[in-house]
Amino acid sequence: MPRPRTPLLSPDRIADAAMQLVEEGLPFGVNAIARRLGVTPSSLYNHVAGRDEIVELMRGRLGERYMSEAVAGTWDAVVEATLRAERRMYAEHPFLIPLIVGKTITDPTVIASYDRLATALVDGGFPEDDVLEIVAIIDAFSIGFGLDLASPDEVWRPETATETLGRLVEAGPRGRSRSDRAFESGLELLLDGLRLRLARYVLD
Amino acid sequence: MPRPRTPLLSPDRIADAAMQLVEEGLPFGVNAIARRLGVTPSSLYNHVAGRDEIVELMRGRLGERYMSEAVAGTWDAVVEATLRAERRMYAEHPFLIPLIVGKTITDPTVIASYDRLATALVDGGFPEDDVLEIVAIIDAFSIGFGLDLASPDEVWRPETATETLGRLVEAGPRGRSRSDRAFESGLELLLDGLRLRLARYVLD
DNA sequence: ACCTGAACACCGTTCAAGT
DNA sequence: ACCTGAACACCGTTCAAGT
Repeated sequence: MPRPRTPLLSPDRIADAAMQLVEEGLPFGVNAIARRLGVTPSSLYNHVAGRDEIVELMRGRLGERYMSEAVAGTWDAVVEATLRAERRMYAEHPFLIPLIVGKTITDPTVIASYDRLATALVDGGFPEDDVLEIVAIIDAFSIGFGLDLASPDEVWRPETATETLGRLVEAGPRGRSRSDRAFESGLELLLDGLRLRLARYVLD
Repeated sequence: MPRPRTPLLSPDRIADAAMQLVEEGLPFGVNAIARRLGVTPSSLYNHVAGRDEIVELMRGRLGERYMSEAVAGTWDAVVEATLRAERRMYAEHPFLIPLIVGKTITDPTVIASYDRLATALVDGGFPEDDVLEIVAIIDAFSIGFGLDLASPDEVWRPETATETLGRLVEAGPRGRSRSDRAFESGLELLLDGLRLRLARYVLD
């Protein structure tokens, strides 16, 4: 069945199938996508450069779904809204985290979101030279907590005696609620740290 | 050459070879390890359960090398030392990050390091109920920056026009030096945030 | 007990051939 | 322009056979 008059595939359909797989927690890959679409793996290469590009398409999907809302307000409102949006994105698609982490970001929607963040920080009074650093910190924070979310229920499993950790792990919350509390707490910490830094700039 | 009278392999030798590969930035895998050891891939299965166990052996190696030193001093000195040690570990083994991230931590040396952290925070005056949260925040930071380090030289590549981000990316440092600066900056931010929080506890 | 070699079920990617 | 099918160079893992 070569060359159907109406194409079976498109980057969009490929991305759809990839998202479906990932949302169902199934193994993701070129072959799996082709199977789901009832097509040969090599067919995909007429529409897409390869596996990496498919991942990039998925990142784009998520970006549009979660990161496309512009937030107005003070710099700290923008920081908070961006982090919360990213948090929701990771929380609802934990399997995607290992796929997109550590790859160059080119997707326009995601870039636009980081751009709004950078602009808000500059407008808020942070020196231009420091803003990219701060964006990187926010990013590290967000990815760190994203991975925390994707982690197993038990992050630490002490098998030898401990002085403090074992007791705290016993007493504390686990799983999703543990991760949520840590995120809220970390967000507050980050914002406090940034406010303090801004105040210091003003002093100098 | 079956059954040499003195074994060619051992878990230790396998871990050594795996570490070498990873340190040279070469692709890591059962086959690559076997090649380096001048042996057939199937031979490894006489000593090791498979790929995952090899990764666990490597985590143990790193824990011993980087996280085994006890640090005395105030809580913030312990936080800083722990984060710097972890940073060095990730910096010198960036390819390991994607391998070990998101797995339950059981290695005794690594557990001991987190235990010292938790103890220092409790001793420093943080309420017990909050300490595990703070440890999780520190962990998220550390992993986030570890991944930042493992990221490509270009983290953001804007292909459409931006208001601020593109300009900052142009002007700012790249690669390792960008990542180092962001880490230093983030460390300061984290410590400031924690000190502020401690001060607030005392006020209440 | 320990290594080999063949075999299996996968990957991602390329490319000539067909319409 | 778009799909197939064969081919390639990889994975990780299992297992019978050899000493």
